Order: sequence, then structure tokens, then C-alpha cells
Amino acid sequence: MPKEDYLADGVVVKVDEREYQDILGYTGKAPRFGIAFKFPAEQVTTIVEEIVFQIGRTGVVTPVAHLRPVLVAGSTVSRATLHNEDEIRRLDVRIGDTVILQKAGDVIPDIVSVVTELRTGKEKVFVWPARVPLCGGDGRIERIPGQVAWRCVSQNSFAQVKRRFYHFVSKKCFDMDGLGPKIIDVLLDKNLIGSFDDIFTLRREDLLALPRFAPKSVDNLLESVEKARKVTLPRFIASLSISQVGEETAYDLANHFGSIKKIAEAKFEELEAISGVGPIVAKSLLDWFSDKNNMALVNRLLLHVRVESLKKADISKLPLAGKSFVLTGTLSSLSRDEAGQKIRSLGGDVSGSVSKSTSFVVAGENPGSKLAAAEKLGVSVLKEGDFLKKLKNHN
DNA sequence: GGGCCTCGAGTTCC
DNA sequence: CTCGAGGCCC
Repeated sequence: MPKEDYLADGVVVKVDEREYQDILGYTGKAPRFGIAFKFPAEQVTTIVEEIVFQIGRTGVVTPVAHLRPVLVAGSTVSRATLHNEDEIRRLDVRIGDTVILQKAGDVIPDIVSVVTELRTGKEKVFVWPARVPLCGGDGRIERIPGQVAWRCVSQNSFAQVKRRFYHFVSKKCFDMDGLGPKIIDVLLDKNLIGSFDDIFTLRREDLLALPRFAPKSVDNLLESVEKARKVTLPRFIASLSISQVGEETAYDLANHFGSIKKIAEAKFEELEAISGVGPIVAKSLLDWFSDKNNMALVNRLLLHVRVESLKKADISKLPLAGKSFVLTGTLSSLSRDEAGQKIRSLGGDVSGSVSKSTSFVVAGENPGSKLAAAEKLGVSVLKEGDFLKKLKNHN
């Protein structure tokens, strides 16, 4: 057995002969000629030293456990998300507790349970706070109606503005190379940016005055900004951090309306009629565009960028129209992003999680729990080969 | 040549 | 979430 097989997270047993494989064929979900045995994820114990909060660009606060660093599945882990209030209660995790830790899908740290036998009595019960200072203002937080998540009452705290800037320049939005979180922090701190459009009027001499900004760094940054002046409509929409509107919805809106102006003028009924947009997303859009400050921002941005007009494709005529795909595991011939783009270019949708409305789950090597979810819900599973064939058939 | 930063790789959970 | 690679500053 080659070495890699010992290091893998499981063993696949297969019927070797193609001929027999063809005879055995496939069930609706999986091949009949092979079966995968997964090694259980490696588990270790460590200690919860602190529980802190992170704040996202929409103002949602997420508790994160700071752990005594521990080696698990090939890397040292010192933080793990606790997701939300319910999860903390379910685990009954306290500061000082010893916990069992694993990496979900061998990547994401996941606290499985608390080893209550090891409690000394000195552990501190974690009380869900009424205020999170990070949120700015008075720091009050509130539960989002109908969800487990909490968010800042104030929707414009510094922490959120920061996160929205990170998002604005990120790969899936304006894609400004070399402009990461640390530099955004500095630019905000020095008041060189306060609103998204300020990025497009940054001046060479101001940048040169910043610490660790020599001419080369300044040129690189300004060049990234120049390149970003040309942007596609879906990216432009996604960059605005409108609640409920991410990459996928931005794409649907762009396709349907063709311009930012039309989206801004759309009525509730028109928005809601779009597949993928329901009453909650429609309301979120209306709220956002009816805010004068937001419209002013859009107009200022339009002075600096050219939004590439999108050819309005009639999605309903494309071969994968109405089909939704979920990717799991590693594909050998293309990355997840590439796979997603291909699916979209044929009119399909890509989603992150499996539901009964999912048409296909594409399973690469080492698929995760999404494969199990697919089997449970009776969703068709495509192996990489089947998936590629499907794409090819429609090209 | 050390140190800081970004990026890209892998991908799940809620 | 962490890692390693690579660019740049000092």
C-alpha cells in the first residue's frame, strides 16, 4: 500500500475490474462496486481558556473559544467557534473546562463535548452577555427574531464597518489584490477611508506617509485599485453588504434586472417573483435601497467605477436551469470555484448545504457530511466523472 | 535575513 | 481554521 493510503482519513475498497464495475453499476446514489470506510476523526482534549466574541459584517456576534494550543490532525489549533448561544448551552461549556476537540472534515476545529469528569469546581459558568463592547455604542445585542443568532443593536459599529470593508475588497467583490484586513485597519485608523468610495480616491502621498508603505507597496496598492474600477454587476451588488444578499443572490438579481438602477427601483412584488428571492430577501433589498445614505453611496461609487453591462442571459433556457448543486470533497480536475462557475454558466445554482430541493450533490475525494445528508434525503449523488460528463454534454 | 502581510489551499459547522 | 509560499519593508 502506498504511503498516502496510511495518511488518508479512510480506506476505499473497490471491485477492481471495470467489467464487473459496469455489471454492478450504481444505485441512485452511489456505486455498488465500492465502499468507503472512514477512520473516525482524530480527537484530542484541551482546555477552554476564554470565550470571546467575533462580529461579522451584518452585525451578528459569534462566540469563539480560545483554547490551550493543541496538535490535532496535522496542525496546532488554538481557537474554535462555538457558533451560538444554543450551542454553548448544549455543550454546557465553562471557562476552564477540558473539552474534546476534533476537526470536522479534517479542517475546521469543532468542540465535541465537555469532559465533565475532569471538572475541579473552579470552572467559570459562561453567562450570555447583554452587551458586547466590540459592537460600539452601548454594545447592546439582541436576538434576531426567528433565529438562534444575536446581533448588535447598533448597525454601524466600527467592527462592522471594518468587516464590510474587508468584504468589499475581497476576491468575490472588488478583488483588490494586496489589500487585506491589516491595511484596511490602518487606512481606517488614519481616516484615509470612511466610506467605500474613498478607496478610489486614495492619494499617493498620503499612503507614502503610512508605516511600512514604501513606493513599491504604494504602487501595488494603487494598481489594484485601478484594476478594480472595472467591475461586473453581480460583484458590485455583492460588495454592498446588503443583508441576505450574497454572491448567489447578487448573480440572480443582476441577471434579472441588468442594472443597479433597475434593482434599486424594483417593487416588492418584482423582487419576490425572482427565484431565490423570497419575502425576507425582498424586504431586505427594499430597506437597503430606500435608505438615502445607501443610495448616495451607490451614486458616489458609480462615479469611480464602470459596471460592465451584463448580457441578460435567458437563464430559463440554459441546460442546467432550475437545478441546484452542492459540492463536497475534493475534485481532482478543477477547484470548487471553477466548478461553481461552470455550473452557473450553464444556468444552474450552487448552494452550500443539502436540502430536499438540491438536485445533485457532487462528491469528490474525501466527501464530508454532505454526502450522508444527500443519501438521507434521497438526493442524487454525482461522482467527479459523472459531473464532468454532465457538463460536457451541455457544452 | 527577520518580520509582517496577503493569498491560496483544503472545507464544515451553525 | 491553520499552514506554507511569496512579496515587501527595514
